[in-house]
Amino acid sequence: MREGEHVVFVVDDDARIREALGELLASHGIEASTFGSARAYIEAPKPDVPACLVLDVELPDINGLDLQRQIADGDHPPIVFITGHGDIPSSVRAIKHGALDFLTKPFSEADLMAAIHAALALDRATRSARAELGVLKQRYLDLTPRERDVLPLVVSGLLNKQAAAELGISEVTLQIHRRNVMQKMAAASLADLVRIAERLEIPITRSRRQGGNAT
Amino acid sequence: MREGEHVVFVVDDDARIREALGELLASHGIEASTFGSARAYIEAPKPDVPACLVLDVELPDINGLDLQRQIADGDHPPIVFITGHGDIPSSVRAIKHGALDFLTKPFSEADLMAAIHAALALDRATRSARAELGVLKQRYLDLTPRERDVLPLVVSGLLNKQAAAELGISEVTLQIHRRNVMQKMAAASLADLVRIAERLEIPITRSRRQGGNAT
DNA sequence: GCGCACCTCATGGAAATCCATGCATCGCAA
DNA sequence: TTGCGATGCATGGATTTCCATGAGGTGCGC
Repeated sequence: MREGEHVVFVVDDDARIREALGELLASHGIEASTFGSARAYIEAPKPDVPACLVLDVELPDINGLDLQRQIADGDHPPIVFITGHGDIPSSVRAIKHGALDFLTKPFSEADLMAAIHAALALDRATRSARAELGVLKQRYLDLTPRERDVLPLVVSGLLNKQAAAELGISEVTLQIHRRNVMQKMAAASLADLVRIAERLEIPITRSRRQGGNAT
Repeated sequence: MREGEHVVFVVDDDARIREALGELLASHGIEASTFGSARAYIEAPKPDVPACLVLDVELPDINGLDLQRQIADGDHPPIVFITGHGDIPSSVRAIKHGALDFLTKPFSEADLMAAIHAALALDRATRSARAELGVLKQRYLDLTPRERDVLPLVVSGLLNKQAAAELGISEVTLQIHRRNVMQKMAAASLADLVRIAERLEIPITRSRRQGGNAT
């Protein structure tokens, strides 16, 4: 493992815990970044590497579970909760909302490290998938408005002629747009384009063409 | 809500609980089917309707969590755990393995009913998706072996000519297979066929065609 | 004003697809 | 044995797509 390949954020109001976890992680060759409060974590700049958030449920400013909800809609690393006074409803809520694990003190080092390794692996996969999708999204943004009109029609399976009629333009013009879309989206074939559109969740406009197109 | 539209399975060794839950559900117009042991539940015939499994963790024969694992690979209704002596690790494990909720006695009727309603809604959606996929799978099974050879090549974006070369047959023959595949899979267009293949998780055989096909 | 990006259209030829008709072989089951 | 389904191939025409070339109009920013 290379250094700086990943980082573990530790948020706990108990300085002894922070120190202990920092050392534990260091002994496993994992870089740790510790915070004494949720606020401190939120405001800190995060390096752009696979990460994991080890989060105490009981915090002075913002409850750990609330913090989880606050960052739920953004991109955030997998969360491993630790707590000294956990209860079942909290643990259920945490896991239901996507937390990777929920450990009660005292927990074994092995359990924690297992959870952390799983979290890091998950984040690597998630980040990789997100990056791939990001590339597609960027390409989509590079399309002109008209090209964005054409894309859904094409991947819906319409003939060029039909798609052109839909937009009220000539078939030739549509072909040009279609061709530009293929190039900009880096699609090697129509099949490719369809799969890309699927991943971008581009809605299809009721397909027609071939087979039982009777009214 | 029509009768028999859904059913809730209750597995608990305490007859009083079974009776109480049965009545509670009945008062909400929901049919209940109760069992005193995991074995009894496993062996019972299940009606083919949206369902939900309310499962006690502590059971005489098989632990509720073990039962969850046993039925994990098959199609089974969403599970709502209830327990009198739950612990956090169990609740975490249960939810991580897909349980919809984990309630500790005493729980409010409202909480239980909310969980049950959510579970039934989820199962309806799951069953609907499964049924749709089942139709596609059946159509796929209706393909001849050769047609199953052709499908992945076509949805990979290969030209008929290329796909034919791949199989060592003439382009004409391949076109016939391709046409049959489209009809049997009820795909209105190539775009449709690609999406169907995606849902069936048919692997693509390295696409080529168009754009930078220089060696 | 000028350039540039975008949208539009036409022509024409090459390539590919779609479709129908006809036919042959093989293997298996009624 | 007869029949059927699966597989294979050919011809030919209609349709569609692919691609290149050429060209006009609009709107926006420098």
